[in-house]
Amino acid sequence: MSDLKRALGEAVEAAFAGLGLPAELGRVTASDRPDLADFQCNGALPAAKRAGKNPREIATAVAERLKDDPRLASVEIAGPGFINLRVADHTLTVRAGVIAADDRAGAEKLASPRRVLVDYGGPNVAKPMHVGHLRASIIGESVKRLYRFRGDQVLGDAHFGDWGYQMGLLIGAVMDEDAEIGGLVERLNAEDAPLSGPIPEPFQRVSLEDLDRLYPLSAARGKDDPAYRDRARKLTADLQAKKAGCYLLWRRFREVTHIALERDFHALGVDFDLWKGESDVDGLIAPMIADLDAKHLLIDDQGARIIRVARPEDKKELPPLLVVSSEGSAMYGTTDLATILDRQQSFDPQLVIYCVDQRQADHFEIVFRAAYLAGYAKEGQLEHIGFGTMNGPDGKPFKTREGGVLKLNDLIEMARAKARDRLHEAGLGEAFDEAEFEDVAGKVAVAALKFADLSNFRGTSYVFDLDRFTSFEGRTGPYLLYQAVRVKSLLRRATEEGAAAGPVTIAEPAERDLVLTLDAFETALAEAYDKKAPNAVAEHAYRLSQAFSRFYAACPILSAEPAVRSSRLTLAGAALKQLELALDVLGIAVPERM
RNA sequence: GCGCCCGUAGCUCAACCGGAUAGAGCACCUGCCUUCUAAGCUGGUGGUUGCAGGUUCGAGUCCUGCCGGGCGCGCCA
Repeated sequence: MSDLKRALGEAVEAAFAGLGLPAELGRVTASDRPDLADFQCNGALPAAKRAGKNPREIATAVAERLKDDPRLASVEIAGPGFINLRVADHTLTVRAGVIAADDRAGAEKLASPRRVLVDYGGPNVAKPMHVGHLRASIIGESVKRLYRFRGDQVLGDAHFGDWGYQMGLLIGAVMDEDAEIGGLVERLNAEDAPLSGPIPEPFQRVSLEDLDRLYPLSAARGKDDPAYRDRARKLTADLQAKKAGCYLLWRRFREVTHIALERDFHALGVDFDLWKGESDVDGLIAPMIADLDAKHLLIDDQGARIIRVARPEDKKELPPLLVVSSEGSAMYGTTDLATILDRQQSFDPQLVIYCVDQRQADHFEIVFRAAYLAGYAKEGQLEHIGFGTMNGPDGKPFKTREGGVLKLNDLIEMARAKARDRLHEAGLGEAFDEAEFEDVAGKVAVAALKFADLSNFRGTSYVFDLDRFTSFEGRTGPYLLYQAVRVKSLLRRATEEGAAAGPVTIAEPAERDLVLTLDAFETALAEAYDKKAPNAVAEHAYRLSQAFSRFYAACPILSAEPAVRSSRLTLAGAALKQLELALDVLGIAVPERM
């Protein structure tokens, strides 16, 4: 059984078609006027426009064909020609039963699943993640889960930044600081030592803190000290040539970075299927350049080799893709292009979604066009979904009080601390042992951060306000957790009292609204999927919580007579299941109690 | 200079191909706990959707111009 919107839509479409009108005009949507109807169809208006007829006449003719549908309690014409549908209670009863019995709580599966790769997160070796990575991680994770939940075969790839100039800078900086490491790098480089063995002990002294400290210093020096910069470039080239000293030290960089990244991502409930990085496509670059050359796409320009991607219809002049720099090195567009090739060869995705800051829109347009020209992907298979920035109270990209970049780990810790305070304020979790309390605080913190982010459309920027996000009142992550936990508590009590769920009967308006809201899950998922916009799911989760909360306030459950109690327990169970599924799509985990 | 995005209630944000009375939350006012977690629920105040035109039976939504803000525009990623 499909959702009511679609089922009724098919009936109305048939009615339109029966009148010789285009079926697609029969599209049904949730009513804008719940006081008048449950669902509505506006198709009579455009139909009348095309046919030069009175819309109310057409609406009446459509209504005539629908009036005997047993699923409908009423069909009415209103205003200029809106067709208002009210669903029979019996239909809602049946639909509620189906949702309650369904593991997916009423969500459909895609008729034709695709292979989809989501590229998100974008962490860099040796550069700690900061708030800028927060949105990429949160949105990308949700898009990945959404696509997977609807039935696509999905891989999430972190696409590590681990093969560029910053690696050479750091190798040099570490060598300068620690003479023993410096000597060892040079000796190993000369020795042609094995690359895959254990990392030499002196290299293991290098910590993430060292890299954090050295990176900004060396990056700054590289800018105005040509000799220093040239040496870093040389070391980058040595690394890319896999000289053992550089390579083994680089492996240590990757190792310490990876540990920290996994900690941060884990704390956020973000998981990758692939931890591929720029270095993984290194071997593909030379043959790719040969291939591009053979296809006559490369043009020599100012000492560099480029691919021109501008099109006559472009409104603005798009720069070319820089494939080989004038110094002979690969640029980030080069590795991005090679990555497209790599993915085509390994997974052959039908769609690749790049979840990266909106500011990179031009870059991706250029890379995508180059990939299409080279035949590494089909037009439209590559899609960049950009997002806005997370801003501070001043409306500018978020900074710490000192004006620096806030590390992601520190941000998560701030949110946790705030969550602990809120729990204490409310006198919650006092009976919990330390481990459970921390678990709940962590989940509240993540729910606060993620819901605040995902409830906005990804394309717009938003203002970061931790006090507001962690509030337990209103439209927040913690509110949603609270609602879910409240149902869990209720169901536990029901079990203790031996009360079982049973067939649904709809009597109260709050019950009716709850079932209609449950039915809207599929619509929300489909919209989020099509627009790559998780905020539609966030919106649904919030509406569902509200609908449940109204139901909970208006309809006593455990104290009701047995048949009513059974029905309401079924509704409560269905609401919980759907809420948890929706939150899971958002990447938000629910504790057992709080 | 060229291009992209944004401008909606005091604040933070929604708005399903162009449809009815532009919705939530916060804040403010108002009720509801001897009853399932009141972190909740009920009712209310609050709008010239930046401005000016245009298309349309109908515009927050589409088109043009302007004002204001953000971002991008070849060897960093």
